[in-house]
Amino acid sequence: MDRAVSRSFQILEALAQASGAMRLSAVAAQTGLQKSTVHRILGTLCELGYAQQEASGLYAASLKTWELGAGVIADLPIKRVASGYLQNLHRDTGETVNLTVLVGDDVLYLDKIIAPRPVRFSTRVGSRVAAPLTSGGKAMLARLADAPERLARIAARRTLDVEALLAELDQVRARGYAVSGYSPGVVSTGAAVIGPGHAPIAALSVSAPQARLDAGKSKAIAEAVLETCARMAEAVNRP
Amino acid sequence: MDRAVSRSFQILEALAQASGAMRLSAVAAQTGLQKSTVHRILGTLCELGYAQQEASGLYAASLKTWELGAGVIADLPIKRVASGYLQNLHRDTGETVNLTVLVGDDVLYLDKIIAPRPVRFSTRVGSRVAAPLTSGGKAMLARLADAPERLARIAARRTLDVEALLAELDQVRARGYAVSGYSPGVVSTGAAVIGPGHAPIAALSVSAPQARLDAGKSKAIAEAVLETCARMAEAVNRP
DNA sequence: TGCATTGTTCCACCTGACGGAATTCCGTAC
DNA sequence: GTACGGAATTCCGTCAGGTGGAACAATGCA
Repeated sequence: MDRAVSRSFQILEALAQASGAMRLSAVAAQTGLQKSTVHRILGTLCELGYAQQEASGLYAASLKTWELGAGVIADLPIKRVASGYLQNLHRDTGETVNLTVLVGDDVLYLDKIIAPRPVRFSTRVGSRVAAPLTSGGKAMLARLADAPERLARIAARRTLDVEALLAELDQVRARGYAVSGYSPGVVSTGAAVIGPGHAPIAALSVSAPQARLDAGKSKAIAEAVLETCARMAEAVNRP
Repeated sequence: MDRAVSRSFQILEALAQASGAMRLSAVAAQTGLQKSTVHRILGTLCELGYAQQEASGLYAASLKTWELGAGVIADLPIKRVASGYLQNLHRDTGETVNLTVLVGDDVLYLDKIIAPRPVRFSTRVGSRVAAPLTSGGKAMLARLADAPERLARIAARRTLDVEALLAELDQVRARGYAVSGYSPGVVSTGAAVIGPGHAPIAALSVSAPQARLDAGKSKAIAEAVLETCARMAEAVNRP
C-alpha cells in the first residue's frame, strides 16, 4: 500500500470535490496531512498536469483529471449506446431523464438530460445516492437475487424500512418499473436495462415535478421508460 | 517529484485509455516499469477503488476514476450553463453539436449531442484535437491576441499552413464564426463564447455531413451557432 | 506432458518520502 | 510606514517503505 500514492489521491479527491480552488492549508486540514507533505505532492500533481496553481496561489484539480475519467467511460458498452435512447426518452416525455448504474450499494449518475424547466434539487452527473432511495436503484435491485442482503446492509448505515422495500421490490418486479419520491415534490419513474445473463446493467429514469403530472402523463412516462429500456437492452446485447 | 505518485498516474492513464481491461504485463510494457512495481501500485489503486481486477485477472480503471473527473467539471461555470444551450442548438439544427474549450494548443471536447444519423468519424467527449484543425478552435484562436505565436508553435509539431490560417482567422474575426473540414465529408461551423475580459472561454460547434447541407442550411446553422454563443456568453457573465 | 508466458511473492538495499522547524511571503491593521 | 498574523515555501536529518531483481507459482498452448 504505497503511502504517497494513497495520499496523492486523497489530495486530488479533495480538490476535485471542492467548489472552486483551495488553499494549501485547507487541503492539509481536510486530508489531515502535514502541510509540507501536501505541498510536495501538490507540486508533483501540478507537474503531472492533474492539478494547477492559480495566479492567486490557490490550487485546483485540472481538466486533465477529467480527461482521465472520460477515458474510462468511453469504452463502457452502456454509455456508448445510451446517448441516443436518453435523447429519445427526453423528447418523448419532455422531462429530465437520467442514466444510472449500480456501484456497490449506491446508484451512480452517469448521464442526464435536464428538462427546460428543471427540477429544483437535482442530482449531478457523477454523484452517488443510496440505491433504494431512487427509482432506478429500486428497478435494478428488483432484478437481483441478493436484494434482501443488500437492503439489510444498507439499513445498517441509514434508516430504511426493509420490510416495506422488499414488498415494493416484488411489485416493481411484476410491473417492470419503480417509482420514487426521493426529493420532495419530485416523482421519478425508473426501469432497469437487462444485460446478458439477466443482470441489470443500468437504469433509465424520468424525473418530473409532481405539479406537472397527472394519471395520464404518469402512465405515458412509465410506458416510455419501459419501452426505451427494452430497446436499449436489445442494442447492448446485440453484438 | 514523488516517483510512486507519478508512476501511479502513468499506470492509471494506461488503464483508462485502453479499450477494455489489460494484463499486468501489458501495463508494465506500456509504462516501461518493472512488473513487481506495477503489481504493487496496481494493488494500491485497487485498494483505493480507482482500479479493479476482473475475475479473469485483468485490470481496468474503475468508475471511481470517472467520478473523480466528474467532480472537476461539475463546478466549471461553462459546463453548468452549457447543457441547455447545447440542447437548443441541437434541436434547432438537427445536427451533432459540440462544446469545446481550449487547453494549451488543443481543443478539448467537453460535451456533445449526437445527431440521430451521426457523422461517421466522430471525436469523443474527453478527446483532444489540435485547435486550428477544428472550427471551434479557430473561432477561439481568432479572439486571442497571441494567435500567431500559438500557430507557429503548433506548426513546429505538425504540418500547418500558418499564412493561410492567419488570413482565415481575420475572416473568422470579422464574421464571428469559423468553418472546418477536419474529417473528410463533414463540415463543422463553430463560434466562441466570450467571457469576462473578452477572452474566449469555450466554443460551440455544429458538425454535419456535407451531403445534408445546402447554402440555406449552412447559413441557418451559422446564425444559430452565433446566436446561441451570444446568449450563452450573457448567461456566463451574468452573476 | 513439457514449454512458455504471465502473475505473484520475497527480500536486501538504499532512495526518497516524511514531518517538524525555520524562513520567506503576503495581506491587513494600526 | 511599520508591526503583526497567517499562509506558503524551503530545509534537512531520519528511517519507513518503495524498488527491482530473482525466485516461485499459475496458467495456457503445443
